[in-house]
Amino acid sequence: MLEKEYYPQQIEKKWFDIWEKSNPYRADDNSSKPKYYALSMFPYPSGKLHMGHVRNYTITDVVARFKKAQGYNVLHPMGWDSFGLPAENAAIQHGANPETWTLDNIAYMKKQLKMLGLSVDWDREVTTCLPDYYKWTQWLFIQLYKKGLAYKKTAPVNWCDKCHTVLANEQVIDGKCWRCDSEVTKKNLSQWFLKITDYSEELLKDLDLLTGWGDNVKTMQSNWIGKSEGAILKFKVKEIEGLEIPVYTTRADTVYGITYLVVAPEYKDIEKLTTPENMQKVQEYRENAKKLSEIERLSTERIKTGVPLGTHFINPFTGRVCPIWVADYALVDYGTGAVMAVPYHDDRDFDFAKKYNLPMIQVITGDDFVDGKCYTNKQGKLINSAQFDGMRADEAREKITKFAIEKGFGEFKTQYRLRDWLVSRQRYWGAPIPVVYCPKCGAVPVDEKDLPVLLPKDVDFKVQGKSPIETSPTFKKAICPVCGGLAERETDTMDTFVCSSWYYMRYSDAKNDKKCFDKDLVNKWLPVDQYIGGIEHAILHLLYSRFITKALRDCGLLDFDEPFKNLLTQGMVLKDGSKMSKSKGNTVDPDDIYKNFGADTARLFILSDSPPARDFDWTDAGVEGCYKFICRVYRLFSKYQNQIKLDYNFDFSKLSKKDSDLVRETHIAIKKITNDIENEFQFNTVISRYREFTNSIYDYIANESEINYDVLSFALLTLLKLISPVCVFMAEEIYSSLGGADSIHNISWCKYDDNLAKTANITLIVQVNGKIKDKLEVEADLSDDKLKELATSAPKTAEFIQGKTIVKTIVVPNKLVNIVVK
RNA sequence: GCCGAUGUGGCGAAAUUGGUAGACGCACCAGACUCAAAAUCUGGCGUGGUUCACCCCACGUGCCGGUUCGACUCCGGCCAUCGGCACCA
Repeated sequence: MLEKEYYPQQIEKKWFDIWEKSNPYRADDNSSKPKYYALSMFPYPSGKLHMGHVRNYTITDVVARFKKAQGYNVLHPMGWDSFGLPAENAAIQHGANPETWTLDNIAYMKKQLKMLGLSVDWDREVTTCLPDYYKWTQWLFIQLYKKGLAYKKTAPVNWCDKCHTVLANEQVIDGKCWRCDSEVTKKNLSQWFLKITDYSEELLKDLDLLTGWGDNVKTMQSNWIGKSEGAILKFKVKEIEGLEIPVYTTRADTVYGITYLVVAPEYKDIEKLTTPENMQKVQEYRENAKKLSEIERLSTERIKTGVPLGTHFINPFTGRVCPIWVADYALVDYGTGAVMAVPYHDDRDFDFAKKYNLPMIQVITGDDFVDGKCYTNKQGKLINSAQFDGMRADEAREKITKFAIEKGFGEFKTQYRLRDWLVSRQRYWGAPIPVVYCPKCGAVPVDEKDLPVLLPKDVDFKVQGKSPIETSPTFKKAICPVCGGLAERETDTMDTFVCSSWYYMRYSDAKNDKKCFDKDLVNKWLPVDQYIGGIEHAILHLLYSRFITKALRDCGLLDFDEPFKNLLTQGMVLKDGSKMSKSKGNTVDPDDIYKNFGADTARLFILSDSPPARDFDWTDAGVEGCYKFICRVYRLFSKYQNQIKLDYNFDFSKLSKKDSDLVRETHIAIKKITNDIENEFQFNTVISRYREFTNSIYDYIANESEINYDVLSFALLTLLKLISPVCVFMAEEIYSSLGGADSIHNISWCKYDDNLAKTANITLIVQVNGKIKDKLEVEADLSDDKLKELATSAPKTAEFIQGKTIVKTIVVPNKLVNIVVK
C-alpha cells in the first residue's frame, strides 16, 4: 500500500538497501543485445560530492536507464581518479596517510553516489591508486617505452615551486599552475615524456570523425595542436663560413622585405654568432631574459627589446646583407628558434624595427594599404619582389618556396604547437615510473613480471625540498633487469592524467589480473557511446585519452581509433549567478537535499531548468517546486491505487471524446519525451512534458463520475514509466506497491502509435497578408481545399478580404492558411 | 588579433522542415477550501494604446538591412557577454 503522503526518506532508504544487496545493474559481457557504453568522467575522491558531480552523474544515469529500457545491453561504470596531490597535502598537513585518506573519502562518496540512485555496475569499480590498477598503468608505460613513445630527455620544463614538481604544458594556465595557481618557472631538468607529437596530425585530422562532439571542444583541441603550414628558409652567415641559420615562416611571400633576423636568447649558435665587441651586451641581455617569468616574457603588451649580435646574414633572394639580432620575442622552442623579420608586413617586426630604427621595405600592396602602417593583408599583391611582382601573396608563398627548394636553401614545413607530454612528477602519491638506472645499462624498464612497482610505505611526508618517496630507505635499491647488477630505482611518479587516460578501457575488463584488459572485451564495449563530463577537460584529459587510444592501437592492444564517440560537456552549477565554491560560500550539500527532499527531487531539479550543456542556476525555490511536483504525481497514484489495473484494456474506437483525448495525450507524451531524450538529451523539456502530461491527467480526473479506469491506468502507468529514469526511487516504490512483478527499471520503454500521437482537433490559424486574423477549431487532417474554404468563409476574415483581389492562398496542412490580397 | 558559443518576459527557459513567439516552471496577483494560516486546487501574468468590461489595435526574440505571402529560425553587416588560443613568426 502506498502512503497517502510522500515520504522520500523512508522510500529511498528501503530501495537503497535492496539495491545494495542485489547490484541490479550488471553489464553482461555475453549478451546478444546491442551494447551501449554510457560513461561519466570519474571523480577525484576529494571528500564529498558536490552539485557538479550530482549533475554529471544524474545525466549519465538517465541516459543509461533510457538506453537499457530501449533494449540495449548497457555498461554504466564508476571509479575513482584517486592519485594526486590533495591526498599528499593532507598527509603533509594533518599527518594522515594518503592511502587511508583516499580510501576513506572513496567509501563516503560511494555511499553518496548510491544514495543518488545511480544504475552503476559496481562490480566494475576501478580505483587508480590501488596496485591492481596501477600495475597496469606501469605495464602500459613499458609498452609505450618499447614502442619508442616514452623517452627521457633534459629540457627546459615547467616547474611549480609550491607543488614542488614539474608540470605538463597543458597544466600551465596563463603561466600559472593549474592546481595551486602559483607562478610557474622554467627549469632545465631530465624528465620523462610521452611522444604525443608523433600523433599531432592524426589527432587533428580525426577531430573530423568526432561528429558527436561539440565544436567548442574540437576547436579548443585544434587550437592547442596549433598546426601551421609554412617553409624553412636557410640563410648563410656572412662572417662565418659554413654556418647557416634556418628560419620558419608562414609568409615566404615577404622574403624580399626582410631587413634583419632575430634569434631567441637561448638559440644554440648564439655565442658563435656574436662578435667579441658585442659579447658583453648580448650576455647581459640573455641573463635578463632568463630572469623574466614566463608571464612577463609572453605578454604581448610588453615593449620589445633586443641587441645586435654584430654578425650579418645574406638574403639569398636579394643578395642583401642584413644584421642579426637577439630578441626575446623569438621563442626557442617554436620553429627553429630564429625568425626572419619583415617589418612592413608583420606587427611584431614593425614595432621592433620602429624602436631600433631598422629599415623597412614594402613588398605587398593592396587597396587597403595605408602608407607608414604595418600591412598584413594576405590577399595583397607583391611589389619590389623581382620576378614575383604582381602575384597574389598566397600564390607567391608557394612559388617562392618552390624557388627556394630548387636553389637548395628552402623546404616546405608543417609546424605544430603541441609539445610532448611531460609525465614525470616529483611527488609521492602517483604510480611509480617502472624504470631502474643501471650504471652499466642506463635507464632500463622494470621486468614486466616484477610489476607492480609498489609505492613504499616507509617514507617521511614532512620532508622539505624533495619528494617524500626519496626518503624511503628501501625503495631505491634495485637490480638491473638486463645485467643483474646493482641499480637505482626511478623515484618520480606518473602524472595522474596517465592513470585517467585509460580507465574507461579498464572498465571493460576491470577485474582481469593477467592483462590490462582483454582485447575482445575492449573492442566489444568501446568506443564509449556517450561520454559526459566537464568542459575543463576539453584539452587535458580528452586529448591525452585520444592519444593513448591511438598509441595502444599501434601497440596492438585494441582496434579502434577514437575512444569517445559522443561527448556531452555539461555546464556548471551556479548559485546566485556564480559557480558554487567553498570560498564564495554558495555551495549546496547534496546530503542536505537528500535529507530534506530526497534524491529523486535532486535528480529531477538538476535536470529541469537548463539544457545539460548550459550552466544551471540552483535556486531553493526551484528545488521546492520539484519536490511539490513529485508529491503531486505520487498523490495521483496513492489516490487511485485500488483502481489502477496493470492489465488495463480498452477499445479505442469505443471511447468517449474525453477518454480518447487522454489516450491521445498519452501517446503524445511518449513521443515527445522519447524524441527529446534522443535529441541531445533535452531533459529540461522532458520534465516540462512530465508536468504537461500530469496536468492533463489532473484535468481528466476532475469529474470522478466520468473516469474510465482502464484509460486512467494506461495514462498513469505510462507516466510512471516515462518518469522512472529520473525519479528512480519513487517509480520503483509505486510500481511495486501496485503489484508489479519485476522492477519498473527492467520494463521496456513505452511505445507510441503515430496515428494517435496527435490531437483530434487542431487550431487553424487564418492569416491575411501574413497577419493573424482568426483562429478556428477544426478537425485534424482536412484537405488543403477544405482548409482554404473554411478560412475564406470565416466571418472575421471576410471583412479583410471584401473588395480586394485574392492574389494567392497558402495552406500549411494542420496549421495555417494565409490569404494574400491586394 | 584569430577561433568557438551565446543573446527571447521580472527570472530559468520553449518553439521538426521558415508557419499562433513566450510551452513548462519560478516569482507575483486573484479566487476556492479554512475560524485563520500552511498545504492543496482553480484562474491571471510581454509592452503600450483603447474600453466600464469583453473585444480590438500597434509594437515586441541584441542592433541595422535583405530575401519571403510569412523570419527567433535563412542571407549580409555590426554590437555585447562568456570561453579557448596567442610575441607560434
